[in-house]
Amino acid sequence: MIFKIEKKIPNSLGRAGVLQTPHGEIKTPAFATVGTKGTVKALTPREVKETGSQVVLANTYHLYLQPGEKIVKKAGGLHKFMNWSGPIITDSGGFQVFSLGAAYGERISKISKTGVSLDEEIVEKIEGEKVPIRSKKLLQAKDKLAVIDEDGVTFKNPINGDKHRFTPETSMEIQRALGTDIIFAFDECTSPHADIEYQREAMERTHRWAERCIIAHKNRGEGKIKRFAKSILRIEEEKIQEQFLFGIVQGGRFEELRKISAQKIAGMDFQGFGIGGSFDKEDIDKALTWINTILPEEKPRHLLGIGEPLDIISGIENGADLFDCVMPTRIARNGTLLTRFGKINIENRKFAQDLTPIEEGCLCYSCQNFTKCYLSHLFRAKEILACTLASIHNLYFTNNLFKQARESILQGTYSKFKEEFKRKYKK
RNA sequence: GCGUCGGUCGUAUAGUGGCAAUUACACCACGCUGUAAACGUGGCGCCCUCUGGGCUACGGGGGUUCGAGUCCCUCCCGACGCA
Repeated sequence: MIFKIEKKIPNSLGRAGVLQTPHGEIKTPAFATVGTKGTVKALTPREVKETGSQVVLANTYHLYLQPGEKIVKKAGGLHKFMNWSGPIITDSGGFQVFSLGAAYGERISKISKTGVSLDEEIVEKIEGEKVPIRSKKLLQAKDKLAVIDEDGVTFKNPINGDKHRFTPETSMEIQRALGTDIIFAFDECTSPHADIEYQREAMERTHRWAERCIIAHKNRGEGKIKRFAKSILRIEEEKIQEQFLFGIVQGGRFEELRKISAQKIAGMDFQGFGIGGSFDKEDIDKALTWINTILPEEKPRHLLGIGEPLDIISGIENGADLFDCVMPTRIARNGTLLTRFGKINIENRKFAQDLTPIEEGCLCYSCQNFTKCYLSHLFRAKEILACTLASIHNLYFTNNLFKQARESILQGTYSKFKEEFKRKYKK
């Protein structure tokens, strides 16, 4: 048993627990700080730790391209390579099927926007004209950097155009070489604009890939080491086996598909689950309800790529244990800071002479030692420290949000905590 | 004093008869949800009934022209050269 539930939120799917990994425990609900290329941008591991991060999420595809998993393995695995001694999760490369595929060259997010109909949103300007995405797809499909077939995905390296092939098996092999604690099955993250027929097709393919990931994961090391050698190397083998494989539920924004997918993935031999794909902004919590009433309660669930404060609050309530998101660190580097009253853009004129900390009462290093005025100056001067201090604050804020949520679950006061947060936090 | 070149949005630039006028930076605002991201988008003379219209503008003044940042005259300013 890798996951222990400590307490549940009454009348909901939410819970607080502890997830045991080979590199220590994760107190859930928890945020996995994103360090795609084996580094949380702008921060040293020590700083990451000081923001309260328990676990880091890196990316298989990026590390495979650069520096290559073989080098990471030679360096002693990703933990040693990046000097992060806590747990590490790797995404399988499945998100890049979307970001370099359907999303490439479009201005779309995996979250479709509230109050905007699908048709409206997908109409964008091309060469000064408004063209629906349908015709755009035809125009640009050949230029995408990810092309999917039944067996896997062919990627073009965005840096130099090199072609690379990912299959469920290669993703498993690379993640094994990276030596991370939790690995994800290779899946296809679909576009929120895909219709139900395509979502179904992609979902079914993802299910077939999930089966192949399980087989590849079980057979890891097979074929390379002969039977007699294996018995000699038994200890090594056992070490390798301490890597948890999570399957990913897909199905986009369609209830029918989400339920089918949850059922299907729940029935496979995974140690935990990822909830992936695209969502309607308004319906994330609904989708989680469809899924999490089906997924077995005793296994951990990771809501992939979600990290807006309000989404975290409802995600926790709806039974997600782990989250990860580039948002806190990305918007930090772009000058947006999280506060309990909402986001602020530190580059706005009004902060240039503001001698108060980012957030009164915040205990992060940045708030304890610097003013908005100084942060504003750093951003305007394009100083590298701007990214660091802003990232520290946003990560601290996010981790602290999880910490407070967890404590309130343990104390049985989650709904009060939620209401209070939602009352203050303005989008 | 003579000669040459030059004076265009905060700065630096493009523009040699149809121009509210290029580009960059700066400035202003917004966006970013399993990282193509220290990035991207929009705005940046004034006004309005704002998928459009009006006014004022390329050192000052005058002129040629249907039309001038662009051509001519003159003045002012700057750089360089010669006295």
